[in-house]
Amino acid sequence: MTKVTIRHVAAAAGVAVKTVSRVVNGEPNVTPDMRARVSQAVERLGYVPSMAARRMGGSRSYLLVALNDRNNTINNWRSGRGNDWLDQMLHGAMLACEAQGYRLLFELVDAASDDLDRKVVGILSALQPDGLILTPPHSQNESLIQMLVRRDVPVVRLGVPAHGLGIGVYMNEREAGAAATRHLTALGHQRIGFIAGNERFAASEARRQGYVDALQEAGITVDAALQAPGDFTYESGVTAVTRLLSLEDRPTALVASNDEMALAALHCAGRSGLSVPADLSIVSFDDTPGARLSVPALTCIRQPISEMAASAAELLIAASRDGQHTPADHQLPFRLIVRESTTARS
Amino acid sequence: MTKVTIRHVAAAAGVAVKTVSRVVNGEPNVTPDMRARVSQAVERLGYVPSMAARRMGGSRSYLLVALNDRNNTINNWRSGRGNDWLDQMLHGAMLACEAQGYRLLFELVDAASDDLDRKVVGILSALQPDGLILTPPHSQNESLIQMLVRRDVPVVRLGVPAHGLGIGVYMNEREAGAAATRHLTALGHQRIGFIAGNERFAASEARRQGYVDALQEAGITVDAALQAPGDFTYESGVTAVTRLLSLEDRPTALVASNDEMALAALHCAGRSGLSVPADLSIVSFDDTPGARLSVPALTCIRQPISEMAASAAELLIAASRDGQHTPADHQLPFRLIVRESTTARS
DNA sequence: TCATTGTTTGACAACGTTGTCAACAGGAGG
DNA sequence: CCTCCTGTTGACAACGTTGTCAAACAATGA
Repeated sequence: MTKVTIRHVAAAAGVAVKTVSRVVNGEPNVTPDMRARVSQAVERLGYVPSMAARRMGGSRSYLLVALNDRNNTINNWRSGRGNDWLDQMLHGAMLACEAQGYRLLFELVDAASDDLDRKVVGILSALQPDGLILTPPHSQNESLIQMLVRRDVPVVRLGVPAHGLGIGVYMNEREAGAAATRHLTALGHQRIGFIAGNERFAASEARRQGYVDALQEAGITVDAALQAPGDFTYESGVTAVTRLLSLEDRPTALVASNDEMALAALHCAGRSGLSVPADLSIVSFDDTPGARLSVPALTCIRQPISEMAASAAELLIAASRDGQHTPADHQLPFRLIVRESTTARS
Repeated sequence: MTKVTIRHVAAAAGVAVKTVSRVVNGEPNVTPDMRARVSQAVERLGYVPSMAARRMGGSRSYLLVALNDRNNTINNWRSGRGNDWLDQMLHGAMLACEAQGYRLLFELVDAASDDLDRKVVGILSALQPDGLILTPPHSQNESLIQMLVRRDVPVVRLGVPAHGLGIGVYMNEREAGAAATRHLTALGHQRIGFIAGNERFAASEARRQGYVDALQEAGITVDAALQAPGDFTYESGVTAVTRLLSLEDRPTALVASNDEMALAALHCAGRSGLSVPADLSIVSFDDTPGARLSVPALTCIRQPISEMAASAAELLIAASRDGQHTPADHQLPFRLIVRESTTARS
């Protein structure tokens, strides 16, 4: 009925509140007897400590904040682009938090805002989180991160290496670009097109470099005409693929920097009378639901978003527990998932 | 650098802390002079009140919690099913919260858990939110909601009418089912199949009833053989549509209870040599990205998830501000979005 | 035996805010 | 002029927890 506080538990167990606190937080120097007695009272009364009071009394807030770009996500769903990030982050990071008694709060802030720093500082003082998870493009904002590091806020940067500023959790985008391309060269393709991603994201250029790496490895001359710009949107995919398919020596395979542009390619190819994968093989990035449910299902590189988010949460929790956060980089493995959109060159 | 508290602002403005509190919270009975003086100090110091301290001192926590089913969402993305709920809720509810200085915290709890009540009570005592937003299937859990209402927690139930227990924010599923079906009867279809949703969700039966309503309106005999069970998964869609298409007098149109089963229908039709929409029209529910990016793009009923979530947040904030929460029902309009998967019967 | 060390427990202040109530000023009504 | 009311401001306790420090006690070594 009425709220049960640490004092109720203390009274019920006949001990001091501090002792209850010790037991609840698993602190050392408590006799097994005492621990059992208190645990029993906690259990019986269904006591759960108040986050707010913990933040007030102690030094930890048991809260992590995930900073997402508002525009990026909003535009995504408005325009029908499926963005897995939020869903997957929720699961990855949230489950990791829950396991340690932490909570995860999502915040949407406009990466293009001119008073971004101010807004973030506002979030910091309102929430006083024990750590911050930054998603792209925030995770690449060096000046923002410098500010956070100066303020001694543990920060994980998702999707990019940190290079000494904060903690980076990412996959090797360049290697992934190479892996996608290698899959095609191994299938005998020689003319391989590339649809680039939005330059605002560092991963875009890295993927392109990987594409070039793999071509050179295979001894294929890199043809600038086969590289078309894009910005991760369906429309830009249409533009890019239209250009690539109209080349006189048209590509027999395509690497698209994300699923959405790959879907655009798939549809355009169909409209041009080309069959996928018989006439055109397609590899993409992200492994979103749309890519899995398309016909043919897309061969793609899966970015371990949920795993990255889980690592991020764990790293931040460890950092706040130990009271120290040393810069570090954690590279997670990606996976090439071969489905139906790629085949050997005919 | 160092944290700025209400005391710093009070000192800077040369007033009592309570006065700063009044200004920050827009309370009445403050002279314009005073208000200006304090506001200026707040601005200059970049003061933002601490959520935790607010919860401690005052009666409000400025926090709402959205309760989602863990399994539902997890399975969705693992299996490649796109679930728009989280994304859309985030945007709808979060923006509404932000506008009023509130925060929204997502919690994932297993709806099938046997100590669901206990877990929810734990969340309540840890977070002490000003309100709870329940998504399906939690929003249909009458015993859970009774418990919450008894505890005087303002509750919004998403997707279902509340019938006096909490606040319901939903669309008229039955009418939506009818609208989807009417679209097909208006196009001249007589043999219209129906793929049902998971019975665990009340909306499933409502949609089916709407389908029946529309058929009767059009004077078409309702044929039980045309109604196939399903559970919102791709696989169940395959089973259902296989059965429906193998009928001797096969349907010329289909109403699928969600996009994913509709995609299954689309793919199976293609494999059977049927072209959509020429040989088979398809209408679905949800308007997920996958439905928008498929070929042909699906005609479907759009559930106003983001709007419902925004309403939910606003209702809860109003309730906590006014300190009273009367049961109520708010019905939001749905939309039939006509795309390429439906056409007149040939 | 006594001093020393370490282990267990508790008392109490502190965290940053709001709710409550009192003090004070100025204006209206007698 | 005095009283009463109303509008404005401030002093102070309270919220539920943890950090700090001291007290009590047990174990160790001389």
